Amino acid sequence: MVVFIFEQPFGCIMIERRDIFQAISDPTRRVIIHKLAQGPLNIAQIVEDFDMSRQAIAKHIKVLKECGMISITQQGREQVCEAKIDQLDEVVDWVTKSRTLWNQRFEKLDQFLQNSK
Amino acid sequence: MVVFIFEQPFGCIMIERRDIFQAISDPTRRVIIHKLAQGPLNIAQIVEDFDMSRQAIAKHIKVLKECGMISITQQGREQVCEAKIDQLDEVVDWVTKSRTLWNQRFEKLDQFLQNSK
DNA sequence: TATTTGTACAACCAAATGGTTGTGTTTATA
DNA sequence: TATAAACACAACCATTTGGTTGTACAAATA
Repeated sequence: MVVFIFEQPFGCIMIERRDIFQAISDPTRRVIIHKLAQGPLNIAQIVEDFDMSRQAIAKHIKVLKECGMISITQQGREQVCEAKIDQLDEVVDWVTKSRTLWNQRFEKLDQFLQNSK
Repeated sequence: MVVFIFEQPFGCIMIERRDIFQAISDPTRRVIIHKLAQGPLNIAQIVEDFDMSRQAIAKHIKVLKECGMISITQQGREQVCEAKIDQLDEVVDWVTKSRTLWNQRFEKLDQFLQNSK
């Protein structure tokens, strides 16, 4: 779990927050996200495809919600879950940053070789 | 942890495998990956920037290795770690798949609206 | 109205996670 | 050669994770 520490006038407040990387770290949750990417579903509909108890899935749903990966709206007795796919941009951004650093590594090597001529 | 079950002639073999999503799920490991993306480092050099024991970092290094996210080569008494950035493609592929499903969702809605005319 | 459906909440559990400290070994270096 | 550096291995610990079962309740439905 990520812990952010914000400096405050009267001291430090620590806020624990689940992040998107945690949301997609579990294979079951990744399947749930793919299902919801195709359209909103209630919890019972999500459970259908899994060989797992409703409560286990409900816990995953809870995690996904806390990570901001899905939104939930009440419709009668149903809890309709909708994926917030845009949130995955953060993951791609991080990977892109990694790749950029990686590529710059070779540029530096090239510069070194250029200077060595 | 992911468990893959492969059907075999003489029954089932279950193989436990850490995956790349687990590698990047921890914020400390993400920082380590970014550091290594800029060039190979030994464990002591990685530890330098963290307010954490060497052993804790060594455990993260172990996880990253098991996930195939880094390779380690022995150089004298040093363990030199190198990032395998290409492995992150799997993450991007998964996100891309999610986005594709998401976009198809709207295409289906469009088709529905077209047919309703 | 009686029953089924969709869900929440709580207790419980084993295993994994993310950290610690302590000890020992090999490899450089003063 | 003595010491320091880089590391491995093990034991330990608290918390989190990912699952279970049981109970209860409100909303549809027969």
